[in-house]
Formats: sequence, structure tokens, C-alpha cells
Amino acid sequence: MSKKHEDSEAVIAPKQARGKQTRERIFQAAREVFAAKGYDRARVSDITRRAGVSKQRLYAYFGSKRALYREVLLSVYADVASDEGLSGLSVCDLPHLTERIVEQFFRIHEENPRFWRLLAWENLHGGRGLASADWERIRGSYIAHIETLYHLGQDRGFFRADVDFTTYLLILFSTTYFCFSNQLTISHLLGLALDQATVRRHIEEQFADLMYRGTVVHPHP
Amino acid sequence: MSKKHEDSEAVIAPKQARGKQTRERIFQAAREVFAAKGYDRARVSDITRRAGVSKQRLYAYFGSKRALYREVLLSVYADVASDEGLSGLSVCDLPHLTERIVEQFFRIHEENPRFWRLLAWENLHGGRGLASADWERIRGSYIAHIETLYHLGQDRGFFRADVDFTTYLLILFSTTYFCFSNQLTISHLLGLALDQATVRRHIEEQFADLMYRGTVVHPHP
Amino acid sequence: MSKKHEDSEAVIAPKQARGKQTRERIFQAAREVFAAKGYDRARVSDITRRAGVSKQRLYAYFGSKRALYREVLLSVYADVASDEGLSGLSVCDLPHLTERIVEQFFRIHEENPRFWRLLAWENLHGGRGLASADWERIRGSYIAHIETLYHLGQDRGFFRADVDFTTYLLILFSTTYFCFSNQLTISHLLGLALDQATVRRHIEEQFADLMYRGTVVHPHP
Amino acid sequence: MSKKHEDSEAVIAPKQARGKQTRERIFQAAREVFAAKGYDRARVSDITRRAGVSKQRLYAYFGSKRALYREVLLSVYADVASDEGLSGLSVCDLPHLTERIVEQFFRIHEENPRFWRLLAWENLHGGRGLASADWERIRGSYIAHIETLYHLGQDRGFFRADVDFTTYLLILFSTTYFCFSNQLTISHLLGLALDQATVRRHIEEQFADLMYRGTVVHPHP
DNA sequence: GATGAATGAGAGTTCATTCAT
DNA sequence: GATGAATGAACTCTCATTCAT
Repeated sequence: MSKKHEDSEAVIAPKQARGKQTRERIFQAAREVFAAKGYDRARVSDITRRAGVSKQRLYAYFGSKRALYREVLLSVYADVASDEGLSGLSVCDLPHLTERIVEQFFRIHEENPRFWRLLAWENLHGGRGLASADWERIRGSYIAHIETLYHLGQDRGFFRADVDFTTYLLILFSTTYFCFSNQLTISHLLGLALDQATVRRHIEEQFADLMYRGTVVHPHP
Repeated sequence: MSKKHEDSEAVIAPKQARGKQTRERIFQAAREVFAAKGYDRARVSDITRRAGVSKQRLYAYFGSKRALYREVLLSVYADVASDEGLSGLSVCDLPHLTERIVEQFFRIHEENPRFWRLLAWENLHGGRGLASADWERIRGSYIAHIETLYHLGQDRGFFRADVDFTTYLLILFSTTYFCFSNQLTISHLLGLALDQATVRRHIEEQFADLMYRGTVVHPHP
Repeated sequence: MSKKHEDSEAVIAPKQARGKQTRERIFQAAREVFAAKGYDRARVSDITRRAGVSKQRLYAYFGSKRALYREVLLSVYADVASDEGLSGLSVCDLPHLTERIVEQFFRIHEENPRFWRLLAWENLHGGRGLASADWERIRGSYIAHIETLYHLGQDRGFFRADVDFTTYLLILFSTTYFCFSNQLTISHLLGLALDQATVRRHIEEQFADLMYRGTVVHPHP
Repeated sequence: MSKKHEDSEAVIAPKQARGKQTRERIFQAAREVFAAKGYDRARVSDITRRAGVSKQRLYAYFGSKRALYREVLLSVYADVASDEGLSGLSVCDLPHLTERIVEQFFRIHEENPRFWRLLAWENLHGGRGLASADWERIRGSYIAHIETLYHLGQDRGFFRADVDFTTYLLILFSTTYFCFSNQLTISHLLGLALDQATVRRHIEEQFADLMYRGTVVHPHP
């Protein structure tokens, strides 16, 4: 990383069980702390204290605060990207695809409460956390799968041909994300208690329906 | 953060013309710097250097970095809340209300590029930036106005009666917001260049249309 | 220096008398500490404590430990390079030039006890302290002057034509330098108390004489 | 430096063959690393990595970084002190003694490139590296031998009676030492590439000649 | 009203050294 | 005999903030 000392102590991988445990404890603590405070406000000592180890262990196993952050980001993204609920969708789901996806997205956010936070921090900071090679690894999996289904749906007349897949996905992404990321401001502005699951369920249903039928009263406009 | 002297030197308001100018210069610099870097990465010296004044002026007029940030937040919110494009919508717009609102939301984000950042920041920090009295002042104006229009629209058959206004607005909020707040991650994941206005125009049209008609091909409604 | 923060606080020059004094105090302290301990063992806090200021002042005025070291090096070299005893030598001194130079070199080392130490540290560390532009500025002055005299001396028959100036100067450099730089080891190996001025005076005379006439008993070899 | 447990675990000598090998590998690695980087920049982990052993072995066999350094120092000195080229000089060499010694000194420095570094380091640190008992062991051998030869040379008219042996030796020491110790600064100041053997050969010849005949043209001795 | 000078607390990081196996 | 795991103290450097003029 830095070239001050040509052969400074490199990042090492733990070889014994005890070391692996320690590394994992640091990693879990980092997930919590980074999600809670973001990169800048997270203190290395916050992480090590929570993990119950000395700072040096963090540096031995991860090299730097930044590198640790990168690893945390990758892992959280990977958790989401490898979600089986999404890759499990099939042709059978085509008639209710939107409903299913919204359902899964909501579930994913609920199960990974750190996800939106890390995304938000990353966007605020200009995305310096990941290299473009990292993005390659993350992207692929489920998005391509859904895209295939969507195009199939268009062919079979389930979806309008004039709506891009990216637009479609973008709406699903944004609405579900927003319900978590902007919970606070929304509760102030609209008085909507998005932190309660039942409220979210209601929204979820209306979302899917809106996406399906649109806002206008059919069929007479 | 540090509480050495709780109120050692109260914040003062400039009384002379020169002072008002200085205060304003600091304030404008702060808007730029906070929006560009976020609270944590913004340095007090970045702001004063950009404003061309000494740090002491900042502390004299605003008290602390945090307090200055709060003032910036309020002002950006106020700019948005008092936007005339939204409060200018009328009954005539009912047939294309969704289209108009999306249009205005996109414009507001484009004209206030700091807005989403400040919102994101606020949500990540649990909304400690503003007091609830501040929220009162912000909310009021345009939301109530749109709500009235929407209900009118429902009565007149322009909108479905079974879709809550909050859900409706939530979707419009989230999609437009997301296009800015998650530009970076989206460009990596979907390869969508949301930083270009023409791309956003395309999305905007499809959004409005989707909201209007829904995703499905309606052979028989 | 580092590009982490595009506009991090740059090195500033003190503008008021008080600031100039502080900068000077830090600088003098740095001369002492660097000479005594070398770059690596010198602690920034050693320097600031000795100067009676906070660390931040050092960074405000010099930017980094390394930059301060560089400035110290340059100043000590410059002190020596601008020595008037050497540049004051003239054609009149030609008959006893060697004697004069040795005399001046000894005096310079005595008056600048930090000189050899900094030279030694610098050589041990591979000379990373100065950029080649710095060396340009140091070299010029007195060496060129002596060289001119030497060549004049060769023309007029005071010096042998077959001895290079560089060799000549090298011997004068090395012998005088060594008496200071290796005082300690020499006192152990040869039992010579080179820390005493009278001992050095004796050596000095014999040096000049040796250089003048050589080691052999003339004229019969 | 740290004195937690004054002698918690005494230095041990390896008893098995494998242990001796390990100790030797550490020692050789230490010679390289200390010579290349100096005491301060040398990292214990540099040494153990190069030796291919764990740090604990180093501490078991040598006690501390400092103690290991001392042992390295002693060994390099011993190598030089026991040099056979010098103790092999005899009465036959008297007519060209200076030439021979200079030759040997240059060779010794070339064969022991760490020597000057260790000397320099020792002098800079006020000789805390070695105890006076250590010095006893080092000095003896070759210096006394050369001294005898020199005095014999004076008696037989090969050397001037008015030049002390210490002065004589000092010049030979210093010039040869300097060519290595100050290579870097000299190359910058005089543009002399002392790192090249051919350049050193040229200097060597002129040195010996200068010592022999002196600098002046002797029209009338 | 305005500035330059100054600082204390704390940031990330490194290193010689010891412990447990 | 040998290793990987672990640490505490110290390092260079930064930042929001206050003092003196």
C-alpha cells in the first residue's frame, strides 16, 4: 500500500483456529461499526474494542482501515447479490413477477439492515470504497437472471414492450430502498411510520399494485 | 463534541454591513463544502479558506461547525420547500399531475444538487441535525397542496380511490431521489449514466408513463 | 505532499513577529535534535518540547518531519558552504594553501559541531534527505574558488601537475572530517584524545606538513 | 528500551544441530539487514523473514534487537581485525609500506561493505554499542604490527622521524574510510563516482603517491 | 470587525516484544 | 526447537476550537 518501507509487514491470513476466530470477530465488529457510523466516523478503536482485540490485530489481518472497509462492503453486497430468493424466481412467477421482486427486496432490506446504510455512505463519499474490478464481481448474478425473466415476460405479453428493463428495475430498487434509507425524513414529512413492518406491508402491496395497474382509473381514460 | 465552555462566547449576529457580508460569504462557502464533502470530510479551514476569512469569524457568527451545518441544512430544505413549481400546480394539471410532479421533482434535484446529500446524511445520522420545530417549518407548504389536488383527482376519477396519497407520493419521492442519491452505485450495477441529463429525461418519461398505465399490457381491463 | 485531502492545510509562513520567533525556536531545536539523534531516532515531540511549542506549530510551519529535516540539512550545509574563511583565500595564500585549507576545515568543524553528524546520518540513510536540486545550491560557492586557486598553483609550480584537484581536496576533506566523525573509535584504537583541541592542533600541523613534503625522508630516496 | 522483565528468559545457546543452524541463519540475515538499513530502520521482522524463522527464535537466541546488533558489530570488527593482508606485511614491504597499507585498507572496505556503516553508527551513538572489554579484543593484532614496521622504517631512513605513527595511520585510515563512508555526499559535491572500482583505483594510486612525495613540486628539497 | 498564533485531544498506524501451543 | 497469535506503548500527523492582538 504505502511504499515507505519496501518490505513492511504485509497482510497475513490467520492459520490457526484461534486466529481465524479473531479475524472473524474483527470483521463482524467492522460490519456493525461501519454501517452505524460510516467510514469517517467509525474509529479503528471502536472496532477493536467491540471485537475485544488490540488494534494491531486489525492491521495484521486487514492491512488498513480502508482495506477492512472494502472487505466489509464487498461482503455485504455479496450477501445481497447471492440472495436465493431472487435467483430462485422462475418462469412460473412471471404473472406476478413485480409482486415477487418487491417482496424479495423488502425482505432483503429487512434481513440486511446494514445494506442501505453502506450504500448510502458509499454514494455520499463518491464511491471510493471499491475498485471497478470489485464491482464486476458483485454485479453479475441475480440482475442478469431477472433481466432474462423480464424479457421473456415482454415476449409473452406480460410486460409492455416499451418499458426498458433498467427503468423497471430502477423503480423497484428505489422504492424499496427509500422506505429504509429515508425512513426518518419520511416519518417527519408524511407522518408514515415506516419502521413498523405492518406499515411496510401495506406500502408493499400498494407498490406492487401500482406498478401493475398504474394510477389511473381504468378503463375509461 | 467538545464542551469546554458551554457558552463561552455566544453566537453573535453581525451588526455592521461588512459583518453581514462576511457572514454570508462563510455561509455560501459552507453550502458548497458541506455538499461536496459531507459533514465529516468538510474541514472548517476548507470553508474559511474558500470564504477568504479567518476561522474566528466562523465561530463568532455560527458558534460551531455543527451549528453551521444545521443552518445550511435548514436553508437547503427551505429552498426546496418553498419551490414555486410545486405550489403552482393547479386543478388544470390534474389530468397530467403525475407527469408534472415527476418533472418538478427532477428539476428541484437538478437545481439543488446538495439536497439529496443533506437528506442522506440526515437519515444516516438519525436526524440529529434538526429539531422537530425545524421540521414543522419545512413540511407544511407544498405537500398539503399536492395532497388536496390528489384527493380532488380521486373524486373526479383521475386517480384510483384505493391508492393512498402517501403511497403515491412515496413512489414519486423515492424514484426521483434515487436517481441522484444512488447515481454512483447504479452506474456500476446497471451501467446507467444517470449523471447525464438526457438519460434522466428518458427515465423521467418512462417513470411518468409507468405510473400512469402500469407495467402490464392491458388487453382486457 | 500527500494527496489525501486535495486542499489540506498547507505550509504557511509566519507573518507576525511572534510567529517568526516560534518558527525559529522550532528550527533551532530541530538542528540540535537531528544532529544528536539522526532522523530516525529524533522524535517530533523531542523537538517541540525543546522548543516549548505544540506539535501543531511544527506542522504548520514546516509541513512534516522530513521537510523540517531537509531544511535543517540545507541550512547547516549552507553555513559551511558560505564560510568566509575559505572564500577569503587568495593568490597570496598559494605558497601555504594546504596549510590554510586544513586550518579552515578544522575551524569549520569546530564551529559547526553538528556538521559531521548530519553528514554521517545522511550517508548512512542513503541521502534521501535532499533532492538533487538542493545539492546544486549547496555545491557551487567555495569549492570552485579553491579549485581555481589550485590550478593557478599548478601553473605557477606550487603544486604537482599530476595530482588531480579532486584527489587533493578529498584528502583534505577526509582527514579533517575523520578527526571529528571517528573520534570515538580512534580514541579506542589509537588512544588519541581527538576531543582535545591541543591534540587536534598537533595533528593539524603534521597533516599540513605531510601533505606538503610527503612521508619519505628527502632528498635521497 | 523496554524493561518489563529484566531477565525474564535468559538468552540461550542452541544445543542441537538444528538450533545452531537456525541461530546462524538469523545472524547472517541480521548482518545483511543491519548493514543495509542501519539499526533504526532495520525491523526485527525484516531479519526473521529473511532468515525464514519466527521472531521468537531471534529473542530466544539473542535476547533483543540491540544485543543482536552488538553481536553483529563485534563479528564485523573481528573480521577486519583478523585480516591477514595486514598482519602479513613484513620488513620487505618497508620501501612501499604506505602503498601496501592503502591497498589493503581499500580491499578490506571492499570486502566488508558493512564495516564503515557500523563504524559510523558506533560513533554517532557515542559508542554505546560495545563495552571496553570488546575494544580490547578488537584493537590488538594488526595495529601494533604496523607500528613496529613504521618505527623500523624511521630508523632505517624510510620515514621521516618527525611524523608520529598515529598521524601517519590516521591519514591512511581516514582517506580510505571516507571514500566509502561519504561516497554519497562526495558524488554530489565533487561529481566523483566513488562507487566504481576503477575510480577508486585511480584515487588509491594518487593517495599513495601523495603520501610518498607530498603535494609540492620539489625543485630544491 | 477581523486576523494570525496557538493548542489538546485524538486519529490511524507501526514496532519490539511476549504468550500459548 | 519452533511457530502463530497477541499486545502496549509510541509514533507521525490532523482537526475543531480558543487566545492575543
